[in-house]
Amino acid sequence: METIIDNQRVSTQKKLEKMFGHIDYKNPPESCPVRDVMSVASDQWSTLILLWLGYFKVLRFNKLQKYVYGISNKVLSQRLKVLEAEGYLNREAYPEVPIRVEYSLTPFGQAYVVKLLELTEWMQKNSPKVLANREKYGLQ
Amino acid sequence: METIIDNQRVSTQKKLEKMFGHIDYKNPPESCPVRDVMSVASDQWSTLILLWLGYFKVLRFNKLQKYVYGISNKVLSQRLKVLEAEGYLNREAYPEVPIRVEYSLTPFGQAYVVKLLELTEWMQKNSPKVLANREKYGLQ
DNA sequence: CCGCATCCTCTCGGATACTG
DNA sequence: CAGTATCCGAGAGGATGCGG
Repeated sequence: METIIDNQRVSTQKKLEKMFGHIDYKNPPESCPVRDVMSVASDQWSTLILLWLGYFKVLRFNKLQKYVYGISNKVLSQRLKVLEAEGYLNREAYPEVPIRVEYSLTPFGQAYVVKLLELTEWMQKNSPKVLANREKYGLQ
Repeated sequence: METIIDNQRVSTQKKLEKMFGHIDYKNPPESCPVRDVMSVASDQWSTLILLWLGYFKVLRFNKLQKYVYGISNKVLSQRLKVLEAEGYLNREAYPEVPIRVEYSLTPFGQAYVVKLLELTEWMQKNSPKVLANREKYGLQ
């Protein structure tokens, strides 16, 4: 048990080393891969879109907008375009009248959702702790 | 091999079921736990602060601002306040002259960084794929 | 039905100056 | 050193109307 925790601690440190060890704050890299590629992960809307697509496999524009409630059609189409361009999802348009467009995850997107979900699940499990702390601090 | 992938697929679906299965988009919950608690995860600055603290264990305000390069002192202090209030980090002030303040992760914050790092690492590993896709789409 | 274009608001966050 | 206070600009994003 001790060794497992210890191993985890060590491997975590190694990952951090690999990620940050080479960065010199006096000469910050103008483009940071972590910040760049994590931009999708750091976007609430993109996260929700991907998770809902993971759940339903296939969704049309209007359905998606209903499930990701609160998102405007403008923002939804923006996010979909980026997510498609970065390889997370497929866009399939059927030239019917009226037109039908279906969105679904690519294998890459599915793999990402698996990873994302581990974090989200952990968050959900620990959310009571966060909420309790917030109250103790009188935050809201 | 097939069964491992299959098991993973099934467990992913179960997680999604648990997370979204109860949501009716006609009566969207006014407060969504996923969106609420994920707000820290969806913030680029908070993510970087936590990762750097994971790397260095203890950092003072000015050092932190240097490593999380580009962040203003205003935003840094805002984020630190929230992260402290939600239980991710400790703030220790030493009444010297000039004052010294040290920030470090709580055990909870450490556990979170372990999870966060798995995602970040995956992202970093797969960033070439994302970048390649972007180019193919002529995005930047 | 699927979006794009427009307008317009409003918040976030950067810059700077200042205090315990 | 560790922030707070204030001002201000850019840009994200909501609402709406229209077109393919």
